[in-house]
Amino acid sequence: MVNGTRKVGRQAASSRLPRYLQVASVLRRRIQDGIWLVGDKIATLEQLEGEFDVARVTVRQAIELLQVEGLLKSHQGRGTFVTKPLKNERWLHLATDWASLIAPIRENVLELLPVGDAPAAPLIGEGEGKLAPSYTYLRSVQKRGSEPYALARVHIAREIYARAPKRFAAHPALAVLAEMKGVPIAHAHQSLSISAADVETARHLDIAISAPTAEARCVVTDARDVVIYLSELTYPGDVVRLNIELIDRRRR
Amino acid sequence: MVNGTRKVGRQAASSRLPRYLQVASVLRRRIQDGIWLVGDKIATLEQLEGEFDVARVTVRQAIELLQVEGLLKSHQGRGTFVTKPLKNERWLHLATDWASLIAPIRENVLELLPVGDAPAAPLIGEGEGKLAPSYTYLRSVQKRGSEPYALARVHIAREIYARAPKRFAAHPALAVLAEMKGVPIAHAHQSLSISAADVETARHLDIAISAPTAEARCVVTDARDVVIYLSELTYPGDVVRLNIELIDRRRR
DNA sequence: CTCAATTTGTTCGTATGTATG
DNA sequence: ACATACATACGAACAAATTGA
Repeated sequence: MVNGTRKVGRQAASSRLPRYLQVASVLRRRIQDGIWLVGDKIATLEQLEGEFDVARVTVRQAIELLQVEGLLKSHQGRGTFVTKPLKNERWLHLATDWASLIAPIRENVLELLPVGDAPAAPLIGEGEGKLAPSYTYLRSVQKRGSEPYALARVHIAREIYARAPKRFAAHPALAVLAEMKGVPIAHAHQSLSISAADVETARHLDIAISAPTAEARCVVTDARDVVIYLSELTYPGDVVRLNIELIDRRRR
Repeated sequence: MVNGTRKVGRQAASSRLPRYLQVASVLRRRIQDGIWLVGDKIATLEQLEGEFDVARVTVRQAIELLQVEGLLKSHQGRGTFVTKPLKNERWLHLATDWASLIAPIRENVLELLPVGDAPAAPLIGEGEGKLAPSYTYLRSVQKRGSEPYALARVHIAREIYARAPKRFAAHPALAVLAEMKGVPIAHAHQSLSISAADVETARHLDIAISAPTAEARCVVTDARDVVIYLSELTYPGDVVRLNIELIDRRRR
């Protein structure tokens, strides 16, 4: 039996994943969890062969992958060592209040996308508010510098949009909205869920198809409980980070 | 070019997934998202070929996978139809304050996992607190009923753990901690990031490898700023939902 | 210094999986 | 379905570097 049914995963898809990728993902996780720290010598090829029940060459393939990622370095005769901790630096801290949501997006560059079939009206959930008579629908890629970091699909109540169509085309809608006089915002909430990139999202954000993404849905209503803004932003998952203070009784 | 570098994603690992698995996961998501409902005819092979830029056989392989899962059924000359819904109703609303974090997890069932190589100490970030002298490391699958919904890796300061080892083995550590007398909690924060399931996570949570996941890291410190609890919970991404009130000036 | 044990590096042949056109 | 090309995986043998007795 060369590559048979030795390991039968519960999910058909799982068992089809190449062995060396499976091994690599376990090793990566051990580094991330701190089981092997930077400078540590990891288990020998022989040990890993035994543990995962794979051939030597397969273990080497996995290790090679992590060497390319810069996490490991092998030395003939000595062993394989951890060279880099597994940390993500370029976090996009997702806001949990209005001010810190607006502040960082002010200078974002916005690249409008052609709108194919625009939905007539946004899909509104229970208790999110009442629909305005009509909406303008915009799609855009939001960029920081030249890096795309979010794909936006935005509905703006037409009446609001009409007040400053040019600004809405050049700046993130939320920033424009926040600066607008005479638009009393009664309620704004955001909900975050997790999904996977479809073909179009993948292309715009330059990530792999079915790579993890974060979907942020933001709904803003005015004093009459009419939804004046509704956006769905898709971020590459590996960039999103959200901090939540649960308790803070410390002296500062 | 047979299987070359046509698509260079930001995530090396994802793009190395066999194409037919990538295609399958996109189709699966469309069913889950309700883009194709039960009874609907999905896009033709020709359309899918074009969309994903793969050969016909590759699309067929993806569809075959979903036929085995019972989601699709192909009929020669008619098309391929959705036969089973894949709706997600079981949202897990992630807590944004201490009380609502503790409340729902009280009755969770906990299935301890064997700890192979435990990290000597938890990896602590800048400003998260000081390390206790030693920690107990636990791994578990948290369940609601028989459904696994999170994979937990928990460090508890040994001194704290020693006070109620049996309770820590049977209940979620945070719940035990919250009920403990004489443990003054000065600071608790949680951070959420998004990742993809590795082999082990996929197995424990019964999801596909590299399916989106949410990683919640929770750090609890005592009055002397010593980290007494640190956990990393991995949730299936499609279950996590987080609501954030940005502004609320409504009358209730 | 030498020797043996340990550990990674390299190569071969073979079989099966993935993907194209 | 077929021919083709490349990727994955096995097992085994041997080479080269390092370490410590």
